[in-house]
Amino acid sequence: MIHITLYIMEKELGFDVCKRCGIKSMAARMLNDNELEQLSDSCAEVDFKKGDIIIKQGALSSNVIYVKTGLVKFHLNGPIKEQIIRIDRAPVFIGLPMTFNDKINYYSATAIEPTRVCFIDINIFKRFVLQNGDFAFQIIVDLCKNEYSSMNKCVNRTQKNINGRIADALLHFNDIYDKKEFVLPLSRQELGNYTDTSRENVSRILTELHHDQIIKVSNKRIKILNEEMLILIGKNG
DNA sequence: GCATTAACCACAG
DNA sequence: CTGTGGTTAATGC
Repeated sequence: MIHITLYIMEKELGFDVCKRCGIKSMAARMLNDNELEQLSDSCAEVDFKKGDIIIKQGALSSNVIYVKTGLVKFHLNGPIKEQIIRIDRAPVFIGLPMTFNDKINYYSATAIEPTRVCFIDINIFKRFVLQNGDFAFQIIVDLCKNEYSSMNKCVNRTQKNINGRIADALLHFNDIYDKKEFVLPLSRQELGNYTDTSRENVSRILTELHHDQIIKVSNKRIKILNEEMLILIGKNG
């Protein structure tokens, strides 16, 4: 709250907010002072609470969104039910693949922890891509990473068994928090829909891992006791 | 056949 | 929303 007030004050006083931003994206680091000034004039910073929808599938979008801090889930309404595609921690862009060719969001993004983002006007963003090759290159790097991880997720989802998928998910959270012990930001239902299985299976496998002393589970608090084993399960199921 | 896996259903906290 | 148990369908040995 204080941050936002400060931010607005700075903006009204004409301070160069983006230039002084400490969590610039790799792409934004390629912008010169003049471009950063333009960016400051065309972006807005917003805080989201856990559970707040940042963008909604189907809605019109005229922004690229840069997540500065927090955790975001990307989800899509499938033919039968909604599916969680990815869970990413900041820093990450939302909306890159769609804003370039389409005006409509083809997925939703929701904050699953307190999250701070910048909305960036799509026109200025496009102008940077056309003007500044280094900027464009960094955006492409980002898109490539995303594509690769999507492909990877796709084969893992199809070929690994449930144990492996859930082990991988736990390792992913281990990665996100960079801690052996963390609080799951998802319900069992959501974790199931992230790992392509039912909430029942998630429950069962978590207690199984608990009994095997590989993790410690108490409600949403998870502690990884045997990471090697978890990696092994992730690999072999 | 028999065992394993995972989905589905139901019911209790 | 969770945890658990029972049932069932599919698949592999």
